[in-house]
Amino acid sequence: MSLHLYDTATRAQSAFVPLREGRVGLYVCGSTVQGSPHIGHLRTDVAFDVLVRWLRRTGLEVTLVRNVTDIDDKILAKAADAGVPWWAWALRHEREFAAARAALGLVPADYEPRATGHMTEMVELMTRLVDMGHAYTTGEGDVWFDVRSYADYGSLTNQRPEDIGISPEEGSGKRDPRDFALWKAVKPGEPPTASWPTPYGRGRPGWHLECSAMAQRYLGASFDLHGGGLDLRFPHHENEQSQSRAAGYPFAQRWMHSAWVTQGGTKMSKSLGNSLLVDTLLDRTAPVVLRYALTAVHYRSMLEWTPETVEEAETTWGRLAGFVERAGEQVDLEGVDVAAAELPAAFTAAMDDDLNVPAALAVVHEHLHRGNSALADGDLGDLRTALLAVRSMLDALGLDPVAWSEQAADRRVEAALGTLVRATLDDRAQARAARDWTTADAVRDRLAAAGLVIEDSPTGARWSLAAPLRMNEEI
RNA sequence: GGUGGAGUGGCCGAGAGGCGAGGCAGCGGCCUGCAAAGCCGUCCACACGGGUUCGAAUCCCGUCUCCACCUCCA
Repeated sequence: MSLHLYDTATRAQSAFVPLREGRVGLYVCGSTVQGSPHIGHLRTDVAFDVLVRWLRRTGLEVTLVRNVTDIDDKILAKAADAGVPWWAWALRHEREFAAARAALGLVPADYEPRATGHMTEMVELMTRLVDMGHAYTTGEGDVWFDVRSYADYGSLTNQRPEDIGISPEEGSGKRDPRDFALWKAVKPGEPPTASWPTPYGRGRPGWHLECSAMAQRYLGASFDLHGGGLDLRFPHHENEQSQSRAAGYPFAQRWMHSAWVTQGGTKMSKSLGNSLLVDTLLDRTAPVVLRYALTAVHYRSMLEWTPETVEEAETTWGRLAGFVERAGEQVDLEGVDVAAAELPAAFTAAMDDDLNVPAALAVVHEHLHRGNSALADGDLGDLRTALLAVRSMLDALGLDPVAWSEQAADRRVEAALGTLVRATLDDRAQARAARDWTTADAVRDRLAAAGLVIEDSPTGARWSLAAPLRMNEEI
């Protein structure tokens, strides 16, 4: 079984064969940096992060391109409302997205092209389309893609062009209501910095044109995979594909779309307030727990976001991380590269099956279970095997607890706190040795009140930080 | 109207003709001074109605319900 991936265009799963042996070009639609990132944005990012990690784990060399749309109507409008330059508004939010992605441990994109930095490529593509008769200008700087000039329009989303019902806009000058903007003429009152010259007049690019031009710039006229959120299928991706192919470029060979985060069964909307903003969530939940929650569902399934979603992720993550910590005290994996360790066949099979992470996690749990038993039996050989398997599988998902604990902790604070707790626990051990349970329990209660969990074991007491605030606890 | 998707145990969530996925919660037990953690056991589900089959959650026909895209959207 080799890697099989679902393709939106064919609505079927098939073996993934890169265009160039051993190499993969992947373009993922990034963010329009008009506002702060929410959990839905990260869901898509995590889905494709898992894909990239898996492609690399299977030995492929991946080039990941994730664009930044840093000029569009909403950016201009919101910046104007806030009284700041549009480019300052865009950069501020671009950085928020970057910080959120870094917090969740996403592998960095190889290229993160900004739309504003690729006007030349866009104008070239647009000009080519006009010259070929696939686009036309209506004067003033508006340039439209001529849908009727491209027979395959609708092929990505399996729609017949005549079924696509778009209400006509008055005064746009479009030949067909379905024609979409390649370039939008500058309008009165817009900042002069927000338009660029073209042979057809000043203006700014349409969203679709940006991705086509930037994908081609970094990945070539044809590349392997194009990804994004499910809602981008139409019109964005349909339009991208149409304009690129109409211009004579084969473009993406396969399209992958991740499902969204829902609340109450429906798609999250921006009017729901800031409770799902990444910053808000990270105030209450460890980044790795958020990542776990986003990773644990299949990327094509809706993820219903409730307080329980986070709680369960917290519990389950605690179980995984707890085992890795306890096992790590018994067996030494120093010098072992978990990222290169052989993965259990069942795990690989699950991942190769269109990134079936839930099934892959079931394999992780089997090995976790085996490891816990080995830990209880003191069987260090089995324990080592299980620990290595668990860590290497989690590593493949970007969830190796050792890597996360090293990243998360402030070593100096941890060392200072550890020394204090250790001293307290030594006192408690003396009380316990004297069978003074009252004192022992009081110490444990005091530490619990401070947010520490104490567990007694045959080899002594262990301590850890309690889970952060629960989602359903009112602050 | 067109297109795509979904309905699985208390909850989350894989699977897609027969071998009791997995997780969370609950319950019983072991261990423990008590806990916690862990382990053992328990909880045998597939929207509804028909049909095909030795056998259906899985295939076929029909019905119902829900969601999304078709305007900006991860």
